Amino acid sequence: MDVRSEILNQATRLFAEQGYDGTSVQQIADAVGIRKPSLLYHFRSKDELRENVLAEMLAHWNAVLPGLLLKASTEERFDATMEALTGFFIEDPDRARLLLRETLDRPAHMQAMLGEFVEPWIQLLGAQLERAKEQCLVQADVDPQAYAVEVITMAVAGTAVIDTLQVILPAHPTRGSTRKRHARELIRVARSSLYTDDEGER
Amino acid sequence: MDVRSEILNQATRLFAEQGYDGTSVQQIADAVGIRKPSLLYHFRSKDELRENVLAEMLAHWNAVLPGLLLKASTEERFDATMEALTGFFIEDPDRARLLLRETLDRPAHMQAMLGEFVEPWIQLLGAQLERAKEQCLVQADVDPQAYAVEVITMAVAGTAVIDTLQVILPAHPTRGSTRKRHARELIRVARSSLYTDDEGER
DNA sequence: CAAGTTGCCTACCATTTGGTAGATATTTGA
DNA sequence: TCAAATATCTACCAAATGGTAGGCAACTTG
Repeated sequence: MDVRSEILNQATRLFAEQGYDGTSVQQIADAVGIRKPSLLYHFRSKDELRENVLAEMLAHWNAVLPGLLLKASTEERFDATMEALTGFFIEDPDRARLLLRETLDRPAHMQAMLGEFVEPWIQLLGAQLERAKEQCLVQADVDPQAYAVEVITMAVAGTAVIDTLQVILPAHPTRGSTRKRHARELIRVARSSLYTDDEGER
Repeated sequence: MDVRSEILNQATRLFAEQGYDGTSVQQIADAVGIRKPSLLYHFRSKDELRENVLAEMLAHWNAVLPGLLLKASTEERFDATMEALTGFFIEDPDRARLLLRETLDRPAHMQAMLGEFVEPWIQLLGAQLERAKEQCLVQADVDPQAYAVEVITMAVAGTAVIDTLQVILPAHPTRGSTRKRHARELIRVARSSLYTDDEGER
């Protein structure tokens, strides 16, 4: 099964870089070092390959997300959660690019996935934040769901395009690499636009 | 020249919806209601069409941006500027989708464009914010360039995918439509993560 | 050992792709 | 008015696309 996972690796890379329509089965086969029909022996169609690439990333995500969000709601450590969230994408920006491309290319499919996997967590977080608002721990004019969407957008889209943005956001002697600057500012913006005090932990 | 601009309209729409590689010349010609060679009479190749679509949007942008940013640096009205920035994309989300797709599909080309058109403004804004920091009007730990990148990312990417995210961010009786909620929260996050006081004007 | 299964191959195939040639009609301007 | 420019068409084309048919080794397993 080594070839199969190598196909998945190369397909993931190429789909993320060039998009689904911009990548041919031939190209993936070349990258793996096999002939096209050999690839189509492992995955019956290009579309089945796409689904498997996506499923693989979703599996990673589902293995990490619950613990991540439980940490957020029980231990209530904001910074650690944000760092894990951004870390998941920054560690491998192809994940972010893939997710973003899928959202643009197959909005209906992505809506279904969001409804199933993300929406319940957003509701949970929303309720959590509403309670925190009543205790005046969180700013009064926060729209919890909208806030979550903005932060996730920053994390996913920001990471997807971060290498391209290095022209605007070059490495800095004290502020670190482009990716570091992005990750740190993302967390700072998320924290400081949420809490009433300046601490970021409660 | 009516056909030419109708080709540009349809191409813009289809490129934004399906991407460059996901859209065939035939499909654009069908949408306009002409034969393929007629289209290729107006634009010598698919790539030339793409360049023109992009140039058209950039022209819009360049006509609006300077006034927008001057307003920000001279009148220093933060909210008005942010509303104009988000408004430009929300008014026609295809602009955001097109920009995002171009960034993903042709990073080198986008880098060149960013260096020419965006980078100088970011530097200007950066200097402005550094001065404001010294006056303690802006939070001390802000990374100005990184901040600008995060806000722009939220505006562009958020708008590009907003219709897909309505599952997570449905219309709300008091908070308004999905787009409204996105636009308002984006501005709130941007303001409250920047200034030291809660006003947002200085 | 024989029989099936697995994995990869060569050789195809129909369709679609971006693009060209060149005829034909319509508009324009000297 | 008549020639040139403009605009659209039909009829192609070579290349690439996703996918199939079927052969051929190398393993596994009764």
